[in-house]
Amino acid sequence: MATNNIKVNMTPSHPGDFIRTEVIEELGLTMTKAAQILGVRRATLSALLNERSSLSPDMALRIEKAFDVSMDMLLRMQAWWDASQMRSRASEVNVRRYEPA
Amino acid sequence: MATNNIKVNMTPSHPGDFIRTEVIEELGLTMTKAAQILGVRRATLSALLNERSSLSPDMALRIEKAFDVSMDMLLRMQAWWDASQMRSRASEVNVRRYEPA
DNA sequence: CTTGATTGTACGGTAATACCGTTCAGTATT
DNA sequence: AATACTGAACGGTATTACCGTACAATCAAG
Repeated sequence: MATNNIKVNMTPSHPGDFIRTEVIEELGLTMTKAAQILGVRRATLSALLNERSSLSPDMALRIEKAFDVSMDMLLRMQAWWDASQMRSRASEVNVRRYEPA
Repeated sequence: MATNNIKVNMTPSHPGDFIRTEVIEELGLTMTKAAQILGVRRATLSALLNERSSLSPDMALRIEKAFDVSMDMLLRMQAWWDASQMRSRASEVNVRRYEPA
């Protein structure tokens, strides 16, 4: 029997979570060192890891260059997160389905 | 023999291209009408279709609601485009690969 | 206990960007 | 000729990812 492959209401995790646990912690780096390596301010990286900012294309490229993590994958994660966040506010956007006459 | 499945240097198209040709033109809509349906300014939609702006999560949701096109797919297209654009300016970002000592 | 490293977060400022409303100049199409 | 459509400009607003700096809290090692 195959493993359960049903996906219902899956909620993505913020890219910052992934970067913290699967990249920085996995390499045994402190946030301070990681920020130095990436060439950004410590506060900037902190905001990302604590989900107070989005993963920018610039930051994604830095992470790819420094830690060999696919920029495309990281940006897809961000896109998925954006979509999920948008869906939770979908009712605020008032657009009716178009039906050809 | 299978079809050629090799991907080398694939360059994504801007989401605006897709939306224009595969959504709006396919439905036989004018840009003016599409903008009305989406509830945005005509100039805003024009900028998107002519690649002078990015596809925002808000706009992606509007297109999904109006035209039943997956918001997630549209945002993945934008993410792919962003990555491609970033790669073409990769030399401007100065980050060295990290190697554990 | 004291020192040093690490972290979260705040302040003000800058640049980019996706919007808005409006307007004008082209280019169809009827 | 009249009408519809489009591209693009103008100025303005709000958001956001950065910067430099600073301060307080935590925690581990001497």
